[in-house]
Amino acid sequence: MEDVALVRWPDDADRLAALRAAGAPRLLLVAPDAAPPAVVDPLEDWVRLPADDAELAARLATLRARGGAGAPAPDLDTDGLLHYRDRWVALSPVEQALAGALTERFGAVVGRDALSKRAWPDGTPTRNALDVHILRFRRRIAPLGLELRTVRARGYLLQGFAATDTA
Amino acid sequence: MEDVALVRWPDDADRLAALRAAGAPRLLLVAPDAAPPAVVDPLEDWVRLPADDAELAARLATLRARGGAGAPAPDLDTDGLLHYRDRWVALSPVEQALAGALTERFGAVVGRDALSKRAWPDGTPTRNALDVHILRFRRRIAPLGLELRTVRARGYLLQGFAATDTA
DNA sequence: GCTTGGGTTTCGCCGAAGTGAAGCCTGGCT
DNA sequence: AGCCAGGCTTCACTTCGGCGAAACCCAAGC
Repeated sequence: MEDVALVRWPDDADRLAALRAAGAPRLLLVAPDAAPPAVVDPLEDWVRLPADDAELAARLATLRARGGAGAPAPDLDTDGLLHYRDRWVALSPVEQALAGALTERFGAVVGRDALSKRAWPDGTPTRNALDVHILRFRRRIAPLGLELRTVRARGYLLQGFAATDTA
Repeated sequence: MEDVALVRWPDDADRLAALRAAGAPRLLLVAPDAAPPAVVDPLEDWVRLPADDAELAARLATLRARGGAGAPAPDLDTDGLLHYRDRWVALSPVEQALAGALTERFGAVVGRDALSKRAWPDGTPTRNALDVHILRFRRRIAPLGLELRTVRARGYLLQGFAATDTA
């Protein structure tokens, strides 16, 4: 995993420029007597030296979270395992079909019909069959930190927890 | 101009929740003995009390810059989802029609008749129908930090929170 | 052959959401 | 006072999705 770069300010100003250009997350360690830099980029932050350990850790965590927050799609491997953020679960055949369609369009709406067609290429059993598999799929992926949200009359949308609303 | 909210942490936790929901920029003033909060949102930052004036000013400037950064119009996608600042909600068909008209003229007044025509191309049900949908639309978009303001006898105007004129 | 167990499908019912119709409330204006 | 544009609630009705429970199917093992 890409980690946050630590940059002394104003000493390492050139390196900072490079990091900014590369869009890499970075934390400036500001010399005791230097003026705080003008920050706008969410991937940049700063602390004044000497820095408190807890503060340092907290700001690094923030930058890491922002840096990695680029919609990391779950991955369905050839063994029918669905991987997401260091964790995985085994899926049944029908669930694999659903997961395939949903991860390919991670974060976007996939119609019920598209899911049906994917799971049962030659004819859906009944309307409810999909419902039940959706239900179980939801429960199956919850431990991974994934949720399947319903968009009424449109379909379903796979996303990570809290990618949108609040409690 | 919208300004950055100052929130004592952890004392004003409820107010913080409201500000987060509204997508308003805020700076947490963290009590000397409290743990730093877990921040991800670029519109949120924190300083430990007692705070240095220069640090306070610098972080406020950062948040102002991020907060004011462009007034992006909400986006209604083809799935009937209304996106605004990293968040989204699903809209019902009638609401999609209203949202379409209102986002196309984001920040400007749209007449009731224009909205009616958009939602019901061949005839409005009753005069009252629009009122009800306006009401529901308001509640639906509030979590995104959007509000629909009335311009009496003229129509309605969609805007982000706190793009206010008077107090 | 029979059992067992996972996966799958059916059935049936419930709750949630979308939509309008009516009616009442309110605040501003004449 | 009375009018009028809106705001908001309540009710009825419909459609869509959620979900428990039980039946089914089929392959592996006894």
